[in-house]
Amino acid sequence: MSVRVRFAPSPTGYLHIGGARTALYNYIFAKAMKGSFILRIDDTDLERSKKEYETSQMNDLKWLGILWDEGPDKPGDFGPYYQSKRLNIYKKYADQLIDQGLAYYCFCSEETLAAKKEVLVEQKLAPHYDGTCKKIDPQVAHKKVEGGEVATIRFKAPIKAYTFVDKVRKEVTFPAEMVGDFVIVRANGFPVYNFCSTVDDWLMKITHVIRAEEHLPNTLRQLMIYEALGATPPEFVHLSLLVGADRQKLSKRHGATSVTQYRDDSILPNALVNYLCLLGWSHPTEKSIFFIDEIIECFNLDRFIKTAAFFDVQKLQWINGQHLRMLSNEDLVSAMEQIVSSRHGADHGFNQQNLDWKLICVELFKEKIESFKEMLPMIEDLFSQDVFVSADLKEILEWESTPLIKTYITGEVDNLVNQGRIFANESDFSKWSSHIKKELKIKGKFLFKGMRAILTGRDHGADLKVLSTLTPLTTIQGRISNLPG
RNA sequence: GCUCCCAUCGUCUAGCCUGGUCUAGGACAUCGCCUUUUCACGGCGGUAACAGGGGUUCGAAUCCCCUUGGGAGUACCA
Repeated sequence: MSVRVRFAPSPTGYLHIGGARTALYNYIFAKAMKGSFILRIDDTDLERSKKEYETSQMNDLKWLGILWDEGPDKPGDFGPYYQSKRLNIYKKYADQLIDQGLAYYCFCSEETLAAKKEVLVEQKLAPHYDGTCKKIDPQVAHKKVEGGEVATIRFKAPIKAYTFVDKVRKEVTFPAEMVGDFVIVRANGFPVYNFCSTVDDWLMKITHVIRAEEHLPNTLRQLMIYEALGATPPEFVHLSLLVGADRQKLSKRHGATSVTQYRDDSILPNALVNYLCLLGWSHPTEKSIFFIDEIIECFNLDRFIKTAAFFDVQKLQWINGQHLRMLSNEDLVSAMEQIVSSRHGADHGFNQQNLDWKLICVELFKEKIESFKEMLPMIEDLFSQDVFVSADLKEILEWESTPLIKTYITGEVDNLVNQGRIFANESDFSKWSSHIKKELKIKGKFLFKGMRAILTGRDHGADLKVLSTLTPLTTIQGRISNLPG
């Protein structure tokens, strides 16, 4: 039997990094087993589901390279892939369970239920439904419903213990009477997660349910439903949780938790995938930088660990830096063109230069950064006449030698500008430094730091020789005039 | 409260199933050095962990029990 797995997000928010990780492992497992990865939209929560979120989640999955074989926009043999379009299916099986005496209509109002629960909680008893409506004759109940009375459908939870084998946690046993009769169809006719998800997983022939650990307790209810349906449950793989700094389940209050935010922050999809793979799962050879295809080749369900993992942005950044350095300069140029344009418009100085200039520029800066975003200020700086008077810069400017360099460079730069030159080239730079060395007798740090201070108005930065040839001469003139003293 | 799950450096983890090779390995972060006449990258090195207590055993990070701590669930959310 070929492997079929699914990712079933509910469109009630943007794609969460925890969700992305779950989707990723499902995808990788499907590919590793040459099976199918199915995307199903679990949109049975009418109030909270939004089309906007659905679209956004699908886009983020695609951006990460997590592509589905069957899904809302990719018909397969088991559609439709929206739960909201499968209502008749759930109705059929709910009715079947009622006919078989495995479920019953419940006419209790939410207020009644809340009151009953309160009493039980006060008595420190498990707040299970008391079974009032279970006693109603099915014929009578049926008539009431036909007569228009509002009812939910409750599942008769068998009183016995359930044991199943989780791929990560091994054998897990839920004792008898852990849950009471639970609702499977709401009063508004919409089914509840545990019911429709089980029906769908069964009908869609899902072989492995890979999901977050928070669903572990749900497995009990689902096991009961599989049993009632006469279906064989799939294999379960409960992934450890992603937690924040306080070790609690990662949520919005922990800061950036949606894929979209990292995407906007110019994190590379390959880097995010790489990092996500390493949270709760480890590479057989402890490799830490890789691409998704390499994981598909060596993926193994046995390498999950049970402990919750903290999402460490610092490590993500480092991984991003590693992936960034594997990019070609051409890739970097087009990425930076986009970023610069979206920030400053297409006519920014960077975008006006030729390709050679741009290639040299990204080559110069790429070693210094971990994400595209960090290159933006460096590029902006190239065209900025502002100077940064740090304590170090101040000291450099106070050296006896520096004013000599300033006078000389000023003359040289003015000269080139008068000749109509836009940039200096490397031989200009060589000429300047050898002049300062030989004629002005300035050497060592006085030479290089002094030149940097005058040419850039900064005490540190990228390789000066290259940097000088990338900076417009007029910018250099501006900086010199902005220098104090 | 009840049920379930979890417990190795600050963080992510290897090792655990199939006890000895673990004076516990790697990576991020951090610190130091080298490289770079700056910064970064890179290289080298340092600091840093088996939650506690009982067993079992010749021997336990590894197996068992208890304690403690943490987490999740306990919905007509998913």
